[in-house]
Amino acid sequence: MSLKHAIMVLLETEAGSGYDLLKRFKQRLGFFWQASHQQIYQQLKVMHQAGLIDYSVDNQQGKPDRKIYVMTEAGHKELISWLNQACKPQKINDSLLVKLYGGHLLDTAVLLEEIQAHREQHNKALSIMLEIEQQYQTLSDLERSKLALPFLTLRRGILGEKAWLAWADEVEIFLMTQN
Amino acid sequence: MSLKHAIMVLLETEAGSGYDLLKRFKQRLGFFWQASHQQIYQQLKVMHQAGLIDYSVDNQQGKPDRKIYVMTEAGHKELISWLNQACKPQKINDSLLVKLYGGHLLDTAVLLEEIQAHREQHNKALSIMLEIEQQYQTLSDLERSKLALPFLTLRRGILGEKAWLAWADEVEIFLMTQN
DNA sequence: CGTTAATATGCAATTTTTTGCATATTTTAT
DNA sequence: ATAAAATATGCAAAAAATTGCATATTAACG
Repeated sequence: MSLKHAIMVLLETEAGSGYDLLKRFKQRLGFFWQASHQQIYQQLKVMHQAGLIDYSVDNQQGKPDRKIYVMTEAGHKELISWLNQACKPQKINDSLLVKLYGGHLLDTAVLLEEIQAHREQHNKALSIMLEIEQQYQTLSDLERSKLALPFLTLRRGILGEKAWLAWADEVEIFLMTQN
Repeated sequence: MSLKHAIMVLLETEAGSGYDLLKRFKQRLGFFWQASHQQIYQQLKVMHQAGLIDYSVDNQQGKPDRKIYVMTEAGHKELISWLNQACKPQKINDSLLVKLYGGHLLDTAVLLEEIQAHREQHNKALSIMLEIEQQYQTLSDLERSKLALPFLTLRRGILGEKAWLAWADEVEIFLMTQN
């Protein structure tokens, strides 16, 4: 289980509340790690119980209390240890491909619609990533070198999405010449 | 949840035991749907309770009994209905990218080793897929048209793996010019 | 001014997945 | 011949993720 470790990677550089972490997940790891707010709040609770993180309560007037989490020494050690272990192979479960595999049970038009809907999502994701890439290129050498590793994860997203879209072209060509 | 539906896609064309299904998963859906034998046996049990599938016992001498599962009418309907619904977006959790994102906490050499180990896996996967693609090309028109949709899922695998490897080149170049 | 949407936090029940165990046969290697 | 590995089936406990609910504030819209 590495939601724990993803949270720690985000907390390591900066303390924050559950909601802060949710936002960081969406903004920074969104393309390769998805976590719901329930998952995050729950995980923070058990990580605190396990002594990996600590929190201080930010008592805001009127508003509900915010727990600002920080890494503990034990958490840091655990993170470093995880980073040094080989990670288990990524589990892939892609229902679109299951559907395509069983597509003979289905109307070609329905299949085509589904692919096109997915294409929109992938197109959108790609254009966001390309924009971030552009912004990165305008940074100073120093800034760029600080962000070099996150930038490489972005590159993965970009190459992955381009490959997906190239595949979708093949699928659409096939499905449209099928009637 | 679509393990259920993946099983049904496999059972729809041919009845089989839990182990048969495990093998089909590995051989046919392995690149985009991963399921353990425990998951499959368990799922078959609940699907039977739900009336989606039925089984006959193949009483083998000495060997443990085999339950040969077949789709029921209700199962078929459920499958068709699922196929016609838009599938929820694929959940991605890629710990390698989390690790790379937090790679500043880590020795470059360790990171490089990890990437290279993954590269081997991806290389292997790609070469298996390319071989299957070659075999497909030698089939008759009729056979090819029957397998057209599974072939498209294979194409997804091939394009995806090529993109992964191209990305790994970028990462390795960066990491090796880093010392 | 009131409604709706977005921000922000969290609990509890259910579902799903993972891990660890248990068992028995057949095939392969030494 | 014997040991080890692969084949084949399954249960049960634990861990993790999902779903549904609950609440309260702030911002935006008409």
